[in-house]
Amino acid sequence: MKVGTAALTVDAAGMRAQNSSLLLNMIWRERQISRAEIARRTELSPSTVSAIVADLEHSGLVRSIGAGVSRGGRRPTLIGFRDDAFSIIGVEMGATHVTVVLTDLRGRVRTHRTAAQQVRNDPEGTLKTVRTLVQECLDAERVPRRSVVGLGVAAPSPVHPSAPGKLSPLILPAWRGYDVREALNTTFDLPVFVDNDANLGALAECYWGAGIGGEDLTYIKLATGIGSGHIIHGDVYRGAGGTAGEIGHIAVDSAGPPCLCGLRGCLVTLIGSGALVERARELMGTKGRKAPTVREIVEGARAGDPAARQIIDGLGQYLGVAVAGLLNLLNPAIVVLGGEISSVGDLLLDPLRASVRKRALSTSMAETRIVTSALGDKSIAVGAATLVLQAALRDRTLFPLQHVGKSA
Amino acid sequence: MKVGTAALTVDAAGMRAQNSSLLLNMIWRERQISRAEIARRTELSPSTVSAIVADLEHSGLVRSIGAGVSRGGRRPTLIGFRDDAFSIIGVEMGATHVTVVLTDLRGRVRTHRTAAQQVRNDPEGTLKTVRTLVQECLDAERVPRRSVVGLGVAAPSPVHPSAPGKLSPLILPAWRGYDVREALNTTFDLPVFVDNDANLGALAECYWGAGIGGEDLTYIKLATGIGSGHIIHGDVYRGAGGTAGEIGHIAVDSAGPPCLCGLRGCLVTLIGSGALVERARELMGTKGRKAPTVREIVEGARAGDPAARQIIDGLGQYLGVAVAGLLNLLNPAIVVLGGEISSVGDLLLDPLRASVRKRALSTSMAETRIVTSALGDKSIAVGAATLVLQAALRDRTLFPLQHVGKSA
DNA sequence: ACTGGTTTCTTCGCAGTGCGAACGAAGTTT
DNA sequence: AAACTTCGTTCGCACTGCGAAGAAACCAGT
Repeated sequence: MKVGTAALTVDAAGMRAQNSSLLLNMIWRERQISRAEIARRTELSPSTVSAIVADLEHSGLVRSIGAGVSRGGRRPTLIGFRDDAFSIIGVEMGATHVTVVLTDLRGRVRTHRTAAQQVRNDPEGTLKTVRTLVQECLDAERVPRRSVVGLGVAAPSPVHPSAPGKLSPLILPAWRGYDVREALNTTFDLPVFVDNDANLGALAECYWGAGIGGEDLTYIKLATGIGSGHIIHGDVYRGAGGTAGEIGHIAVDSAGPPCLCGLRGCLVTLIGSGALVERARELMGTKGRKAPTVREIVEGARAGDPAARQIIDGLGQYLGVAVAGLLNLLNPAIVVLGGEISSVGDLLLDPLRASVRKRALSTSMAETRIVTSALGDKSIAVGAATLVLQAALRDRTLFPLQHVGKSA
Repeated sequence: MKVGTAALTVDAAGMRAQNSSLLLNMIWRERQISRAEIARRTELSPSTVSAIVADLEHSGLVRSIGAGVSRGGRRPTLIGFRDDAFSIIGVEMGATHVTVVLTDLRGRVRTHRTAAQQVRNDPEGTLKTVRTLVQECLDAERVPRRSVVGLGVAAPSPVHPSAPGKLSPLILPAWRGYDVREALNTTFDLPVFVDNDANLGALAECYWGAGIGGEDLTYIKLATGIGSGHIIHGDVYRGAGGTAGEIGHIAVDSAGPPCLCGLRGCLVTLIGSGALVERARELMGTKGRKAPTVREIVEGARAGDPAARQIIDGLGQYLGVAVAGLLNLLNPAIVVLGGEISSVGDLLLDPLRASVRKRALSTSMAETRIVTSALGDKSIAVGAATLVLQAALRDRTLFPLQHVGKSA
């Protein structure tokens, strides 16, 4: 692994690697496609395509899956991607829990495990929990480690591009000195990729959710904290210091309450779960003694409770200020809202869009769709696995080479 | 030119093209470097490097420039980039003027022309002016058209990636139906590249200004309008609809004055030249009857005039709100301020930085430098030329092939 | 059923590219 | 002056993709 000004030089082998990756990606995207069709689209010669496909088939990544429909002559042999050829592990370290998923090469969850875990202040315990859950997932599906591509980790902290295992000492002081990547790499002897949770939520949306097929998208995670991640030209954009996407600390109300970060009127103090619950206690509170939950707000809003709807309205309006700024500055093709509260759908989208319309240029809005996520509660962990998938689809050598003998 | 999912396949020729471009870029960046050094850095074999350099030399882009210092053996032959091998034309269409520059391949201005021109409402006149000035520049330096790489144009409007010659009908309604790229392409029979002025200011800073060597930068142009451009991974980022960087219409004061765009409290209504001049009239106004100019504010502030300083302070504070949002969202490595008013330097940077510090996460600020531009008033036009240079350095075939006979 | 045309995929020789070893050229050091 | 180092070139080799030719498989019309 070269660092810095990687001199991306090409020799004969590199040429093959490049074309091979291109083909692999095409087969992955299309799910099934004939050699002839590949040749037409890539403008590679039929002979070359055949040679490369044979390579890929031999490595177990693709296989023939019967004949397609004729176009007036011999019927084509369809090549399909073997989604189950390898597995990937995705880990989400949340604020108070750890979720681990085992996925195939199509982002499908084959097994998953979740455990409550205080992540902020307990690095040792967290790492132990992660190790246990990962092993459980592997065991449950009887997946040998050599058929696992790698391990992706979502961390509730910015991740600096130059030290992708270390978490931010400002956000998670207790993790100072720990290197998640190294720790898990030594345990499982697998490649480990780490990134911020919102960034991975964005990646998941880009691959499996609202952003399918697109290359520019912003994901906003509405939870205890408010984070966002940008996909730019198909890649996670991390910024110079890895803190791109900290939308939660944009000041939207200079007269707002003070925030933990030392500033005033941060978005998170107004629409973070804490603020929503607090507001719910004021408006809906008399019903019960204990504090309402986000889930109750969602259910209330769905059921037509005016107080809950009012809370969602307020959320949409505040969020609109930040999203308007986002549209003007970045002009993404899609903005996806995630997090539990986003499941109210249009109840949130309507006031949000109205708020954005009042604050963003119409030209910025014209090409941007604002939607809520359709992925479930494991989307962040799946996004972590996707990070590994993305890397492997670009660099085939990341797939564990099984020097296939004759094992069918 | 393929559009859409360009299948970037590689054959033997493509391999050569890729390595050739890599070498060309290295020689361009280093200005002078030996074959041996290139081989070491690229990990290409010495024989390959020699072959490619011979190619480049034959095409006139590089040449031997004597011997370097020995490293304990034979002295290396230094290869240098021929900055004067070709010329590039850069055009800035401002609000009320047109500037044309003729540069070499190092961004140096060899000739320039400026003319007053109402651009907004007079497409015909503007195109005519551009044509005249371009021809004047070519004539002045006796540059034959075949030694010009291409023509870059900066437009005071967002430029949609899918129709790079058409200007936004919302911002410049009079230009509806005009295609700048096509118009100039037919006149001069040269490749034409069009982009937004702030984007090209950003590109200029990245190549010749504060951002040299970096790959992620945001440029903010403070003028009649407030625009910004992002360079991400070395490329202009245009967003989904070409309107990325419209920082001028971020709402920073919900109680602020109405803006032309229909919103309230837009940055531009508070710190655009118009607002600054207006404020100057209030504070400094009694001196003369006619409205003060931005230049007078700059001079006043430099001379210590408290009113002028107060204006600059206010500018810094408002701008800080937007920049803080920018840092949190994008976390660029450098923010460069351009436009006439930015020439006051620290007088603006100090209040700006203070304002940002109050509103952005310290982690976002940690890796970001905020500076003022050191490039002159032709920076936008030079940026337009740079767009052409960038394209040609990536794709050597854009350099007009002079099938060199024996002309030294 | 048969024939001609079409499409798919493979085979095989060719051309272009980068590599590595060997070599000569040019300097430095002892 | 001799030994060593570095630079750049030459030449045969291995690998890649290409193109022509051909075999296989299929469709449509008679």
